[in-house]
Amino acid sequence: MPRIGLDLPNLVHAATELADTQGLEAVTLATLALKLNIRSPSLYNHVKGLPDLRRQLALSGLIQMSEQFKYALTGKSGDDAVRAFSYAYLTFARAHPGLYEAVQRAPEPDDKLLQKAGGEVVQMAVDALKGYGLEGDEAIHAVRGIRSLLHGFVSLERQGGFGISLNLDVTFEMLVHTYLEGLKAIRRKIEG
Amino acid sequence: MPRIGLDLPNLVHAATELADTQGLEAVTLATLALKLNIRSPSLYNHVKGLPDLRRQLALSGLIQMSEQFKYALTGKSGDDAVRAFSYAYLTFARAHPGLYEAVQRAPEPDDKLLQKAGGEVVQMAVDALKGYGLEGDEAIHAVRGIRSLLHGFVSLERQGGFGISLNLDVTFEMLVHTYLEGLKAIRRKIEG
DNA sequence: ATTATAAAACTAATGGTATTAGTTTTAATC
DNA sequence: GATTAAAACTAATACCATTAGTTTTATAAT
Repeated sequence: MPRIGLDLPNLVHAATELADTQGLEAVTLATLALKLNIRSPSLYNHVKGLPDLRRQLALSGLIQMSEQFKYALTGKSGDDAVRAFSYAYLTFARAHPGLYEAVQRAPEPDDKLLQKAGGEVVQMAVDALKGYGLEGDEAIHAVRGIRSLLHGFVSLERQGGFGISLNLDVTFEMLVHTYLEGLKAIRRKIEG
Repeated sequence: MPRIGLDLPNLVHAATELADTQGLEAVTLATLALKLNIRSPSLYNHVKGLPDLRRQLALSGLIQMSEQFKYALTGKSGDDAVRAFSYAYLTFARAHPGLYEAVQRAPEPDDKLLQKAGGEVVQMAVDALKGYGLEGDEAIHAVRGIRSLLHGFVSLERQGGFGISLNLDVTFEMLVHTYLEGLKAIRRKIEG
């Protein structure tokens, strides 16, 4: 019996385009309604409001990240796996700056769906560092570490935080390589 | 002949308190005017508008960072210097989350004052890595690296991106240590 | 084909925001 | 004590999210 008009996926898709081309700040109910040729109150038939729209963007971003990281990791192990994960991370953040930003600003601790989607992305990082000889707490610290440097680089690059003169891909390559060499060096020290 | 009322430093101080206690989003002309017991249009006697207020916050944050980093670095060199810089960075970000956020969102490429203040902070990172045997481009990449991991950690920690179970200070310590060990390991390889 | 239904669109209205224009107040100087 | 200019004010505008209530319309059942 229902009438079919817009659906949530289309709406999120349009919002994603806005976010990725003009920044997350540009995603308002007003601009989204304009893009979709409807009046902004009509959007409330699909989302609860602006915060809910932002949440949907974050969720969509996390799901896409999971898919792409899983694809990048298949068949890889050791250094190759970490490198593949790192480049997939960088590639996603560059291709979807608005979506990436939406993912960062979704810290609702009691949102189970969001927590689960985020957990799956983190699990990819854990998988990438598997077979590095890290156990227990050490593995958790190492995963936090790789996440920190990836997010930090991507975030500084996006906001133009680095000077322009020197190739950024080389910096990224060196950063990941240095961290991995550090992990290996520390393991050598411990194992004697 | 002028009449003396509010001045810019007081205004920025009040805005900083708002930002650090309630988040940068909470810094609006309305809330700031409320805190200062004036009407919001009166704020236009001191700042050009909300974007200008945010810029003043960013500028103030960068200046404070410079001062604190310089103090932390005096008399230190080698690993000690990098560690001191890193902890000063972490300490500032934890003490002034709103100000730190304001600094991140100030990417006006043609703002010379802001550029200069940011450049001074970056110079502190360069100084911290002095005497690490890095030359030319390699030094620039290494500085970008340490900035990435510091910002990434601080950013993820602030937004609750890490699970709660494991001590974050230990993660931070390990992250910096791993990166430094990586730099040393790579140098050993090159020098044979 | 007609009709009933319920989702999805709409209009109208409210309250909050930044911002501008123009006026009044007031502290410091002469 | 008069002058002055900054700093406060009020009033008004435009844009935003949001709510309430109404109308439209594609679907599903008759």
